[in-house]
Amino acid sequence: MAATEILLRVRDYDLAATLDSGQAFRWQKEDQEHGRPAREFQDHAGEPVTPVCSWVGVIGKHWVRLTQTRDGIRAETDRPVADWRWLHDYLQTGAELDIVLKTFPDDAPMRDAVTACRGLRLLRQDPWECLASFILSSTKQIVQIRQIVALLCERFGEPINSCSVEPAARFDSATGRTLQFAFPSPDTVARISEAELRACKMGFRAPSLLAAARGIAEGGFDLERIRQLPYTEARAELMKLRGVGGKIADCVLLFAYGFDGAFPVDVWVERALQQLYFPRRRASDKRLRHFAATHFGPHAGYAQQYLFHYMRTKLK
DNA sequence: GTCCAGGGATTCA
DNA sequence: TGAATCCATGGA
Repeated sequence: MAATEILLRVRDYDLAATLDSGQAFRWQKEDQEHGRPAREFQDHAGEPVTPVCSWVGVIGKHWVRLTQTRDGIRAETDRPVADWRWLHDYLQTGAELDIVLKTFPDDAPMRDAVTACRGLRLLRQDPWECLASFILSSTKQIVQIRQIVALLCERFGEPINSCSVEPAARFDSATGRTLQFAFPSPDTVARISEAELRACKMGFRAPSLLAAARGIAEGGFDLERIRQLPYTEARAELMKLRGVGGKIADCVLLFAYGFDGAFPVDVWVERALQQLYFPRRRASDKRLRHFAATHFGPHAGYAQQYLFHYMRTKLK
């Protein structure tokens, strides 16, 4: 039955941690976006209750608002939806977190990270959007990646109707952001000039994005084929693209294709590994990579996401 | 191994 | 408040 709202019953799902852990770059906390103070609630005894946390974003061509509730996640869309599989798939509501967590190494740093970030999940994103976003991520901070992606979507993405913002507020000039546009397809990006892309503040990353879009649009590069390949070959294939090294390839394999063994090592994860596992002596880059590849088990990528988020939000 | 490529956000003085 | 540093890096 078609509806514009649904409750996804899921336990152990921390929506905020998941959407704000640097996997995806198009989610916005709703209150922040409108400049309203965060909604505070009190129970009957006057005790503060965790504020209702809503996130607004775009998945494919769907505008979505997600809200963490006691029973799971409430999802609202701007038009009736008959089949919600795209949302379950994106949020990976069917993933068995308990089983994944049990495969993590039983050491103090990992236990701390899991305790601190319980409910953090890996998303399953669209390969093109994920690849493009991470090409744009190189030596950028997460805030800036969000800005670049927002500009790209706003200027070149297909408009999406939204029930969250009045027409007059389609463009928020204070933040320069809006969430009412789909991510532009490879065909669309392939036809944008390098100058126009640079105008989205992507700098030297523009030619790489353009080359990837053209490769895909012209059929020379097949994103669907990656899915069929074993990890090592898939990684090598992605790395044929300009601007895609091992780190970015691993991000795409983990966040879009579900290769749980992929373990992206960026400055944060490197810092986490160094501090948590080699506190006394400086470990070489090579040693850290070898450790990462052998220590964390079959869901190493999941473990990596816990360490990354733990490091970024709890330790610094 | 070294150096370079945007530029905004954040930190520091 | 102005300067310095940092950044989910890869390529020449």
